[in-house]
Amino acid sequence: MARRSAHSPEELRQLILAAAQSIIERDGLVGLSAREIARTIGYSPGTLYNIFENIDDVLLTLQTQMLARVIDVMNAVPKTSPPNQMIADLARAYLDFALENKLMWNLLFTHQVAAPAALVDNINCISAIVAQPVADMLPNGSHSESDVAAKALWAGVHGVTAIAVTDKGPSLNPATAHVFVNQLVSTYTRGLAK
Amino acid sequence: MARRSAHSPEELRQLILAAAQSIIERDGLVGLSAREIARTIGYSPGTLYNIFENIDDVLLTLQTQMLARVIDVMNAVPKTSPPNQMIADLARAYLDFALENKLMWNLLFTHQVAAPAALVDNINCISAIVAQPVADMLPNGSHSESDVAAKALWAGVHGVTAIAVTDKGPSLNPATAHVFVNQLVSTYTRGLAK
DNA sequence: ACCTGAACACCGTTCAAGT
DNA sequence: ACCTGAACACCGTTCAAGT
Repeated sequence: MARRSAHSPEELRQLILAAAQSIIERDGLVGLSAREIARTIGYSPGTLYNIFENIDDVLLTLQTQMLARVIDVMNAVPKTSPPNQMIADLARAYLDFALENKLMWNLLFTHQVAAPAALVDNINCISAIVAQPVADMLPNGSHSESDVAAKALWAGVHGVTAIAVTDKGPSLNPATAHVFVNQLVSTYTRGLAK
Repeated sequence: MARRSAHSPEELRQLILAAAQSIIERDGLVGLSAREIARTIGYSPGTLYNIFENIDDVLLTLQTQMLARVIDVMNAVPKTSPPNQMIADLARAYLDFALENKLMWNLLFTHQVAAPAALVDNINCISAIVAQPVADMLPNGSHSESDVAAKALWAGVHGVTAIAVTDKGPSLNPATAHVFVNQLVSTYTRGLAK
């Protein structure tokens, strides 16, 4: 046995992550297993455990990558628009990313073991992006007021997104999600502007 | 073998559901298995399959019970307050229920297989409860406008609740969730009132 | 040093056979 | 009629033993 292929640890890492992602996109979380990953990449099950702690560690890594990508997308939104427009653009970017990566996005929130800490860090990081335009709309507000206002709004956008992504509703679903996000964001920002 | 105990099918059903719930409350979803339920109630694994389709069916039944209970709690909110107060009360009832049943509530959204259809039905049913006070705030709005307004708001409240329930954040967590829900609801209703 | 693969302790689900 | 429990086809994870 041994040294069947000549992959560096880093290559193996990428092979494992790519295999895991493609299994999830094909069969969902149900189809994912350490043994199936091993079969896909042509290594024995034990190899996985040389690179990752366990299967949850693989999942956590995939989730962390997703979070980093959505934050990139949001940081790419132009910062020169008026605050309420910028908030709408950020919400749209968040929603669109989730809809383009439905299965992987679902994974972020359906699998609880490792995600929540990273999830909430993510929400915090994202709400920090949103906090600036929100603060611009509240010229007399304190930092902590605009922070709460941004987090509440973003948790709300997250709620609409999370429901839309499951794609089972007659009313709030991927095709209509932007209507609900716009409704939430525009009504909320109108309320902020008093 | 056979007829080890003298439980009617309905009694067995309740035994199974109670066992499943207590396992989840003790060990989380991770600890739940058909075999563990069988051990808990002192029957063989096969017995479960005389009563339920499979383990997801058990879970779905538990989830459906949760949804029915939260809808009861919301229907118990007094309907005589002014619309914005009533909306705030409904949001509080929803949040409090989730916080009092954290583990089971989490279950509703971490397990995707069977839940989403019931989940979204639930969101629809719940948003129907909210739609009345929302319509009262939009005297000139059409039925479909207040429907969208109610669903968007409730998906938002759901988002805050869902994040709070995971209890991992430095800022939005069970102890502070009501602040964020109040912020979301009061700002949104202020926006509705223009 | 790296990888294997057998081993251990589990799963969900089915279904022939018992009472 | 009801329930069993062995059987099947899987899991995650570990670790002694090979190259």
